[in-house]
Amino acid sequence: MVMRMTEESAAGHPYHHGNLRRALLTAAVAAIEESGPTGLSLRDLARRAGVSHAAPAHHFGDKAGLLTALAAEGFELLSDELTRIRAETDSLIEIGVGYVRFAVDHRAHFEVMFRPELYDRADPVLAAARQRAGESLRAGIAGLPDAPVGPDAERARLSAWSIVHGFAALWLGGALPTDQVGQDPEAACRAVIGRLFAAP
Amino acid sequence: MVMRMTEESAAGHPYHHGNLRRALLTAAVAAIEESGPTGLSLRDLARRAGVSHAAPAHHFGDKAGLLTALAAEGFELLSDELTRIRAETDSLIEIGVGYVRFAVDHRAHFEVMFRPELYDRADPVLAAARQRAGESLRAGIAGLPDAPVGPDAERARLSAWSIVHGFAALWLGGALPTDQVGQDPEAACRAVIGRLFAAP
DNA sequence: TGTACATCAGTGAACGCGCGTTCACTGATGTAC
DNA sequence: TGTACATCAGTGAACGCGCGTTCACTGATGTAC
Repeated sequence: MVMRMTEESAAGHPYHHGNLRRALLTAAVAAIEESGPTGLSLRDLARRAGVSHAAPAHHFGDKAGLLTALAAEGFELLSDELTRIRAETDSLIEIGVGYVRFAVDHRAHFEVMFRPELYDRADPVLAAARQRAGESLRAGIAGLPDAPVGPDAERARLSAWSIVHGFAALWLGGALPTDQVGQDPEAACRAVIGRLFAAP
Repeated sequence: MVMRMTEESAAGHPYHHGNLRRALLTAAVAAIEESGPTGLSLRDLARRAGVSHAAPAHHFGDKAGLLTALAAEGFELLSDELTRIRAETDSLIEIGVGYVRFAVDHRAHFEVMFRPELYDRADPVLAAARQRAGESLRAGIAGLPDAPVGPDAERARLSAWSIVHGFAALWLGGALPTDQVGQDPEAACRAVIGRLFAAP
């Protein structure tokens, strides 16, 4: 049984992490779920990933860089999810429910995505992801059988976005008393947004 | 011209501030509008109010204490505003517009109010203010001529709350592109929420 | 197959900073007599 | 009207802490020949 000390140190982990960038983003998600995005520190992420505190700077430069990458990833994930749902159904309600489910399941990403003061809005990767998510949302509504057209289309899109975003924000903020709305965000959301979307 | 040095020091300000509690809350609003609620530091507020850095502890204990007071004040302000509007009109749209206008005009309060992890949710003054605001919102909807009754009433209330809260959050977060929605949150909001509230 | 070298990824010590909190204190105010 | 005293509001020095950032460095990898 030969230990190759050039590849793995006595401490039990390799000198090169392998995928430190990914590990730092994952650690950031965990940290944000615990303490919110603004409490985040690069030193804490380094600790969670088991590397020295100066290592994160190699991959992200600074804290804003890391949060920019996280936001971009969030917009990508949301875009994928909306597109996936749209391929399976024509129901606007299901798209809305998917939006809320994304917010609850990816709380850390969601919180960062909508606090642009935390990251670099001009970053090209982020901007592209953001735009793609916007188009997924737009396409989800526009392609429906009874979708409105003309100036109404834009208003309908903003109404739909507002109601699902608002429900998600209130849910995440704990503003909705559980004795009224239950424990299941998906079921509660379905009842609430149905009122808007069911209208002709 | 007699200077009474016992009341006013040579530095030009009295030893006792007079209304430091109020001044610190006002300074907090300014600081939050600049850098968000989590960047807030008691030392910075003391600097803005022109007192020593240890003074804030006298009035609020710690940072959470100050934010609790600010959130409570915000719920009071919102409650007053909703009640005022309700007394003037039967229009649900105007109540919704008032909610959004409150969020934009009192951005700092609004941001803190819906981040309960920043303050002490159990504080009795805060809890009372919060409940009062909830009742104002409920009363605003329940009293309308065409208000739904029964289980629909609760769903209608959550729908209305979600859409105005979502619109406000998206607006404050800069998520709504200005070329689509203009510069005036009130006008944009009126168009967007009209779609929901106009439904019978 | 082996050697030399460039490049990349992560280290660890050092620095300066702003923060929250504590604490003995002093200035100012209000009240009892 | 004046004096004594309790109470309150704010001071300023001190402390320890975690942070971001810098920088010369070393371990590991990949490539050219």
